[in-house]
Amino acid sequence: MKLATWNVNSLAVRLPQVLAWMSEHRPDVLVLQETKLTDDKFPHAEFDAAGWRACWHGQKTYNGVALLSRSAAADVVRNIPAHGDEQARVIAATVDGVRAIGAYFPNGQEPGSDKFAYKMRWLDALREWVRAEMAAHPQLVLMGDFNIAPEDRDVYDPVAWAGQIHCTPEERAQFQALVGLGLHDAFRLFEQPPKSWSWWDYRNLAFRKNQGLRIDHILVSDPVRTRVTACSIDKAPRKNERPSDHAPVVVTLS
DNA sequence: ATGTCACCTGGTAGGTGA
Repeated sequence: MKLATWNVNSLAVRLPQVLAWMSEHRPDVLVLQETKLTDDKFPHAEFDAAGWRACWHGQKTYNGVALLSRSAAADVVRNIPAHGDEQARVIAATVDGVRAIGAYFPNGQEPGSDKFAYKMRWLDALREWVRAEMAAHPQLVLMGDFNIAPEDRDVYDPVAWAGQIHCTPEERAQFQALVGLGLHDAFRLFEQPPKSWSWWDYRNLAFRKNQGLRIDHILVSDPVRTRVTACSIDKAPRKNERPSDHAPVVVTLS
């Protein structure tokens, strides 16, 4: 079984790339972030024609998430229950016995800002909900754009980024609190090439210079961890014409 | 190099967010 996450930075722009990538890699589950589409604009017919099931949760202009799967998705949840939020950031479903949660974590903009405070509150709510989801669904995968670089080795220039957004101690503590629920960073279960990133700024020729951050993650529960056989970042789509600024992350289960 | 990309409003550019 293969699960993947990809921040596509506008599904309206990236739909052809998403369809091509799915056709090539045949994931069982793919979660998308930053679809930037209201629900009435979601291209479900295109996915259906290509043989994929889809559920989605969007809004105007910003955010928006979707979950694509080959087999049926059950018990679909949109956003964090009991956490009032106008921003469409979460979609969860059970596919082939695995509880898959796709999330677009708040960016946070700048430490000390209102958006940073929102990010912290959102992370608190997410953690408590994921705790309950894990109790109900031992086979659980939490994946998406976390907007957190967990360690200095996930940052191309940790000195320059020290204390900056995605790298603050508060955000890293939140990441560790999620891990503390009994989750594992699937990417770090394996030896990986140094300077592995999942996001490169559009500016400054960052991709060409490999100046990026690893902020897209796949966390797996203990029962899933025993099944994980591989996890990698697929840089290939970042080389496309008109690429997303993020690359997909993929985990393979036995 | 505050250097790009995507979206919006409302206009043939400027603002916001990432």
